Amino acid sequence: MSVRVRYAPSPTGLQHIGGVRTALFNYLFARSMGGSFILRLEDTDRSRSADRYVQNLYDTFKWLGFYWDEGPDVGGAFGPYVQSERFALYKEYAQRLIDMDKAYYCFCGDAKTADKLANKAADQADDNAEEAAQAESGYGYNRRCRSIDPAEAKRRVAAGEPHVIRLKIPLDGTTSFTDLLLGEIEWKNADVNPDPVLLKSDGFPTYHLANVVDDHTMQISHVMRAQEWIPSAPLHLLMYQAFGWQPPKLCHLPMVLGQDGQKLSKRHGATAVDEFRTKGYLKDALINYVAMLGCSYQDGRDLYSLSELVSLFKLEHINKAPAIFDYVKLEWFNGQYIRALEPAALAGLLAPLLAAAGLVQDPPTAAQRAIIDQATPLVRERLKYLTDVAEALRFLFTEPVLPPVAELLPKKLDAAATAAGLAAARQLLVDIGVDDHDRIEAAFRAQAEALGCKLGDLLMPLRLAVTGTKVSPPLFESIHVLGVAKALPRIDKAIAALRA
RNA sequence: GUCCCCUUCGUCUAGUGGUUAGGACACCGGGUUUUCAUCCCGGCAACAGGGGUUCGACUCUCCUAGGGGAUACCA
Repeated sequence: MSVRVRYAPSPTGLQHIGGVRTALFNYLFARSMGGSFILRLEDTDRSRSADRYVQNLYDTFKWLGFYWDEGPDVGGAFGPYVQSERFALYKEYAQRLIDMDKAYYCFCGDAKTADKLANKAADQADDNAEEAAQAESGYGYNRRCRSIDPAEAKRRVAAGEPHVIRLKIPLDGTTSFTDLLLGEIEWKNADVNPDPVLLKSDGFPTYHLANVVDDHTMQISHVMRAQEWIPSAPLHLLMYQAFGWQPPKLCHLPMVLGQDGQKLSKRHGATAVDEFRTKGYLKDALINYVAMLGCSYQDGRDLYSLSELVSLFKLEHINKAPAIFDYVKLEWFNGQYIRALEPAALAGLLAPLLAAAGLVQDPPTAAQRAIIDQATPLVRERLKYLTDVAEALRFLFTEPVLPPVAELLPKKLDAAATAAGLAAARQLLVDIGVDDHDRIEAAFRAQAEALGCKLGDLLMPLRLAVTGTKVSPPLFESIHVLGVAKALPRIDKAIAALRA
């Protein structure tokens, strides 16, 4: 039997870390087994689903570089892959369950409303206390309509009375399954969500129905999803049983939590993949990090490409315990991947960000392009995020603001001495230039010695004058990229300020 | 409340009865250095607790505790 797995998100929000992690594990499993990876859109919540989220999903995975073998955009033999386009199918299968007496019509209306009614009734007539207590604390549907005579129910439906279809969960007995990761899991049927809705009053299926019908009709072999789904597993199994179908193998993946140990959410920081992209993360870093959350790859390395992950992935190496998403460690991965990039490739990624910061044109002019190409090797090992480039290279494209005089002074040097040092440095730049790094550095060292100060005492004021900041790429190289001619006026300005 | 899952350094993890419990991030110290960063070296730091099983438990089992998840006409 061939491996067929799916990622089945509902387009009700931006693609986030948790979703991507589930998708990634499915993808790795499919690829490592030579199976198929399928995308299915679960848009059965018509009030929350939106096209822009579908678009975001495509954009996200295009950026990440995943692809699916079957899906709404690429087609496949088991389509359509959008649940709203399979509307009739679910209705038909729900009907089948009704006919087999595995499901029933329910006319209770909205559950909360029903509960309130139950409550009120209980207040008036004391004989309903138990049910009321249950309803009050929200422990699920009370199965009121389960006992309605089927013929009677059919009549009411025919008469146009609003209704839903609910699954008949057996009142006793147990349902068990072997989770590929967690092992044997057994539930008392009495503990399963009591008679969940399969078909909503709007005629759309709930997740439970659509999920089971689609996984079966699409011949999904393995369902890998987050552990938050464990409680609905017995419910799904009961449905497979009712239909007489062979269920897929189940594998519940550990959750991803935030720093505080709660389910990862916006308040923990970025969670939408979009945010990571615009903040200057590299997709390879993100994939690498996420792949290692709750999973290991056996050879003790830290850095893996997507194809290496595919070849090393093993279900047995997935962890059972939830993992905390560590932004700091992700940052380290990002730095690793930035440094691993060829300068030319990195420059290509940096240019749009400089443009976005308003420092160069979009696309950059040939002259700007040349500067970016020269400067890229200087910043490569200094970037934690691609977006750091704007601050790091700002001085190459705009005139920096000269810091206050007090900040120009090295320790132990006064304004006059600092000005003298700067003047000497200026002269060296004029005389020697910065084309020959070793020569200019040697000259500066000699000059510092002559002045009786440290090399840094000469360089820091110069750095501040030329770049406007205390932190910059190596100075001589920076001036080389900037051009001595452009640096001199900045130095003059600083000297003037020091002498004022 | 009820049900289910989980439990090795602060974090991600290796480990499948006998190990000085290993690595990575973070942190702390030191080195290289022109600031910052990179890089290199070193250090700190863990088997939740208690019963069993066993000659021997981080590894098997039970209980407790703690954490997480689920309890929708959302997925």
